[in-house]
Parts: sequence; structure tokens; C-alpha cells
Amino acid sequence: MPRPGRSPCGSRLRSKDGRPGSPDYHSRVPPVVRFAPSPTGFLHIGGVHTALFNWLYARHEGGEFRLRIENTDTSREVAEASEQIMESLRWLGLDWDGEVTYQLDRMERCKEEAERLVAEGKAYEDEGAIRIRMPDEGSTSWEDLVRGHIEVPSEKLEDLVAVRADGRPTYNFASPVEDWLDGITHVIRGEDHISNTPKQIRVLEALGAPLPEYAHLGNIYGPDGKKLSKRHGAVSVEEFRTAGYYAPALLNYLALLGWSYDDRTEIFSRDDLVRLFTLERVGASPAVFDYDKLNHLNGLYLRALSPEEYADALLAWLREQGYEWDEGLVKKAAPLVQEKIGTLGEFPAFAGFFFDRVAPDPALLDGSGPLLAEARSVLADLEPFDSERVEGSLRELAERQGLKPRQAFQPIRAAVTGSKISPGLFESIELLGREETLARLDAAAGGF
RNA sequence: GGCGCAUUCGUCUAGUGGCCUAGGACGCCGCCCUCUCACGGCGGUAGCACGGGUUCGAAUCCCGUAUGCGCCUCCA
Repeated sequence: MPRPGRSPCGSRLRSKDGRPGSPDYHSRVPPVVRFAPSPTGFLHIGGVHTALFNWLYARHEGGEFRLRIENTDTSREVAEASEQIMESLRWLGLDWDGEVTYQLDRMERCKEEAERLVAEGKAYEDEGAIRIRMPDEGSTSWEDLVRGHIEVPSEKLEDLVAVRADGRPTYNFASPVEDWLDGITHVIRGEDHISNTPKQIRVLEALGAPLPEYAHLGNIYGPDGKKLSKRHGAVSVEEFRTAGYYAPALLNYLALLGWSYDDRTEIFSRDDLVRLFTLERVGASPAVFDYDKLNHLNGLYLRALSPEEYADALLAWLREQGYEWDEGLVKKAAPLVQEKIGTLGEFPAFAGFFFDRVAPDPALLDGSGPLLAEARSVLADLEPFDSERVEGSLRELAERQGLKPRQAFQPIRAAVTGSKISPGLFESIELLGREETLARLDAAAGGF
């Protein structure tokens, strides 16, 4: 498949003396990309957005998507974080190629490379640390696949600390070294790394390593305009999962942040995304995460499921969350809520009355004792006890009492479901069954 | 402060000089449907940050300003 759009011209260095830098080695397919989170907690939504774009690029181009855990900062490492990150990626279906690598495992190699640079005169020791010389003049530039030409004057680039006095390599050294070791051809990451790029290019240059292509995505911010990250208390993939979001919907939404296919299409399956994704259509500006839109998409996805798929998804979620409700009943309740709730997480509050006795707010029942008693007697002998007949008899009851349907049904709804908001009343009554329905009507009517 | 990046409805975006009196979606508002809540249908609201250029013509190109963000750590 030919690659449309931008010419595959590579990153280049340009100095004042006009000396060209390393030519790009990687304009050929297949590309190798990576996602390199640090294991400091759950995978946050900004991180997974970056992971998704890397994954999409790799899958679209038939390349490889690698996972690298950047765990050199052991002081900030959180136990289990790596496993949690992988679990989140699995949940979203972002599969990686090859073994997961850990930055810590390659500290020695990084140190050796730094020492080599010292031996070659490209770096020097400074109070126990190793610093790499940065050019004093000229500039460093590259053709960013998302932003185009970026050029940074070298004057103020301080000599980069590659290895700390305690022997640990720094991020700006270890990261490019590992990209080189892994044969990474395209570095796709957040825009907060733009300023690091010239340093990393110079590191690679000193190492004699080929330069990857760079693509800097816009960051994702919260509705308050603050950067959406775990540091700012934002949101993790785990939280979305717990809240009952459907993975394909979340993936679809994330893809729409900074990428678009055309001026109107916005529903994309995972396969659609892989087929249609190109870096060329990725935008450079930051985006605000819109929970309303995510909810809308999630509802769309959930409603589009077949009743069986929906019930399965609901059951799986309930199990994950530790609910031990009768599965047969959940399956029967599922179709009653599918059109009504936007996330699986709303189910317990919305349909929990099927599984537990309710205690309606007395205010909702105020003065309706006689009506409830009447409803009870109408339903007591109904045969068969199905929603159609329940509806028919209750409508007759309303008419007899001279009540508008909603006036008659709201107290009954409150008595039976415990709330003024519920799935369809008649279907709910049928599912609850005669005995349970009568008991709830009695309990509610008895209060007066 | 220096350097860098960004800037189209409240939000996500389409738009690469004339097809734009700027399109779609979410949200919001109204109407319809209706046993509640939703769904759905119909209609509406709202935007090219500002100022200069270039051009017959600019949301689109150039310059400046403003604002936001990032980096300037022996953090990642």
C-alpha cells in the first residue's frame, strides 16, 4: 500500500556550516514504534492516547509496536504499575510486539555507551557525572511528521548529563540509546517532548546512530484547561473501565482527539481505525477531553450491541466489580436498560431494584396509599402476568380514577422500583413477578 | 526571562487562496414522540484570538502582538 501524503523525508540536522546531519535510514517500511510509559501508577488517558497513535501507526503500516517500561527512576516506581499498564493496554486491545523491555535492564549498556563517548572525546566527566558536549553554535532541526520543520538554536543547549554521579543514566540519554538499540524508526510522543528532541538528536548523532522520524502529538487537557495527567489527579484507563465504559467506544473517542478522517465520520471500529489512520491527518493543537462526548459515544456503542452481546458485556462488568447478582435475572434485565443507560456503571443504581428490596422516598408516595392498594388488587388476579396485561390493567385503573397516565404511574413506579426514574414500568413489573410486586405495593401502601 | 509549540462555535474537529453568507459532532435551547428516564425525529444557538501585510480574492500565505502550554533538573 503506497503511503499517501508527506514525502518520507527524514529528520535532518543542520549546522551553520551547512554540514548535513545523518541521513534518514528509516524512510522504508516497516516502521518500528514504541510506547514507553514510566511505571509510576495506572495508565492515564494521555498516555493511552499516545499509545493508541503509536499502535495505529504500526498496525496501519504493517510495522511493530513495542512496549518499553522506563523504570530508571526507582524512587518513583510503584509496585504492580507495570502489570496494571499492560492490563489496561490488553483491555483496549492494544497488543504489542516482542518482549516488554525494561530500561533498568539496559543501564549498563547505556553507561558503556557513555564511556565510549568519553573515550571518543564527545563527552567528558564532570563531578562524577558524564556530560555530552552539545554544539555551541548553529542549530538543530528536524521535519516533524505532525508539525513540519522545527529548528532550535544550539547556543543555549547545555552539555547534557548522560550518566549521573550515582551511575544512573538520565532520561534524555537512555531514551534515545534504547530507541537506537530497539531499531525504533518513528518516535511518536506528546508535544511536551519537543524541547527534548534536539538534545536526543545530538545524543544519537554523537553515538553514530541513525535518526528516527519524530511526530509530536498535541497534549490532552482536562475541561479546566489543566494538563490531564495522573500528576494532576486526572483519570486512568482503570477508572474508565470501572465506570463501565466500553473499550471500543473509549478507543474510538481517543482516536478522535487529534485525528480525523474527514469532515463527518466519527464512528470507527478498531479495524476501521487501523485501515484509515495516517499521521498526515493528525493535528498539532492540544485537545480538551470531553466527557460528554465520550458518554455519547459509549451509549451509541452499547445500544448498537445485540441483546446477547449487551448482556454479556454487562455480566462481565458486574463480575469484575464484584457483584454477585443472579445471572439469569441480569440477562433478563439487560434488554430493559440497554436503551436507557450510557455506561454499564449506571446499572446498579438504575436496575438494582430487581435484585434488592427497595425503600422508596416517602415523599414520592405521599397520599397515594389508596391508589397503590387499588393497583395491588388489580394485579393480584391478573393472568397471565405479563407486561402487556399489566399495562392494560393499570391504564384502565388510571382512567377509572380520572388520572393522567403519568399521575397514576409515578407512585406505582416509586413503590415498585424505589425511584422516580426507572426502566419501563410494565416490563419491570413483569420481570419482578407478581409476588414481589404485590409485596412492594403492600409495603408502600401500608405506610399510610 | 530565553527558546520552542499551539490558537476555527463552550468542546472535538472539517477546511491546505475562490466550492465558506465556514461543514459535521458533543453540549445547550425549543418542538414532536412518551408511564419516568433515556432513545429517536425535527428545528435552533454559537466560531476563523487581535493587528498589519501579500493577493483581483485569505480561515487558509507572511510579519507582529496577545494568550495558553512545554522545556531550560545529575525528573521522566
